[in-house]
Amino acid sequence: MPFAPESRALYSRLRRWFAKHARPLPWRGQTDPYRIWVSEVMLVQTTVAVGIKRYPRFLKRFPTLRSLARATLDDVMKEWEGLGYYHRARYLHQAARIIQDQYGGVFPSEYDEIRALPGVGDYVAAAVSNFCFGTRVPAIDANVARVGARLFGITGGVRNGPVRAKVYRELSKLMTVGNGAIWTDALIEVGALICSPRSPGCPSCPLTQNCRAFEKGHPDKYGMPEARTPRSEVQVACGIIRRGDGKILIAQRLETGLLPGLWEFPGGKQQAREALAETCRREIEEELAIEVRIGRKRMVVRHAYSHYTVRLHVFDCVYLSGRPRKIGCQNWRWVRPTELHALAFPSANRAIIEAIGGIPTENSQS
DNA sequence: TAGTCGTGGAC
DNA sequence: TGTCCAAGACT
Repeated sequence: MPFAPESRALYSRLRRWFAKHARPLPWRGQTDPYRIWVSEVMLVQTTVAVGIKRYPRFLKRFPTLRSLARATLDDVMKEWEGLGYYHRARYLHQAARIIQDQYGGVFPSEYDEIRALPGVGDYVAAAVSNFCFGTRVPAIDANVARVGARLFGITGGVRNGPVRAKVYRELSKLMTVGNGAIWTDALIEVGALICSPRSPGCPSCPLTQNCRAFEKGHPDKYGMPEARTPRSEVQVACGIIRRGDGKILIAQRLETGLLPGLWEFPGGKQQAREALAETCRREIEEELAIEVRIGRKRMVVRHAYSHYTVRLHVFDCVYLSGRPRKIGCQNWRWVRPTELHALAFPSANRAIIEAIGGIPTENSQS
């Protein structure tokens, strides 16, 4: 155990710092695996500020594993609306049913069982195991990867597999003492509050005396992500399709790909040398096999996704003929504007819903 | 391995 | 306004 003395001192400083500076967060200090699991999945690539708002609401809607397992997927998607990365909600629902069916409703306690649940990767499995089942497994999220790379003086982009493997190895050596939950929580908190990507606050960091990057004088030269590929812009057209009784036609997206299972105003991407009104007409025909007359452009919505940005050109349309068919969508529905609030829509559609007199969903607004 | 998958907050 | 990024997982 060559690292034990150093580990103990480091852990001790970390634990004391955490006890004094940790933010009070709604999921902090809990040990119910269902609640911890929900928090970890919700916080994947999601800011703490958003989590603080949405986590309590999710638990109020689905207080227990059983309630989540018994819910319809549509209800879960509605609750997840605005959080993004919607496959997380689908996996959450799936996994709840697996635990209900295969584990008698009792959350599995072995790391390998937790890791095998859909939507649970190395990080979430380690975190749940440490917070709820007393283990000491390095849980490497973006914070811990950055803190670890600096602490151990590991060069290279932190999203890089080999770099993360080194952090894992070194952290395993340190985590032979102390409490795994505190290790995990405290390392993440150091990354969030002190060891930030751009300007690490070394003077107030509990790890400074052990930090190789600090020792070398350039902490910000370590633990940085590799550059991201630039985003392109795509033109999209969609239609507010009305018929005589005032109802509007909406479609439910396919279960795979972008925004799986969410509802939307029918439309799609512009092709080369195509007028946007024609894009709108063509996409609606291809998706639903109906004919519409394209009216005036109602609005343009700009929206940024992970890998590209879109300009969404919204046209007023009049329904002409044909019974809608599920060709490029998994479902469709004629609804009154006041019914839209019950269904999950992408955030980019919020302005459209508001414009046509639907009740705007209050998700993620400040 | 590298691309895909959203969104809002911070600056 | 633009850019970066967050308690990653999956294919």
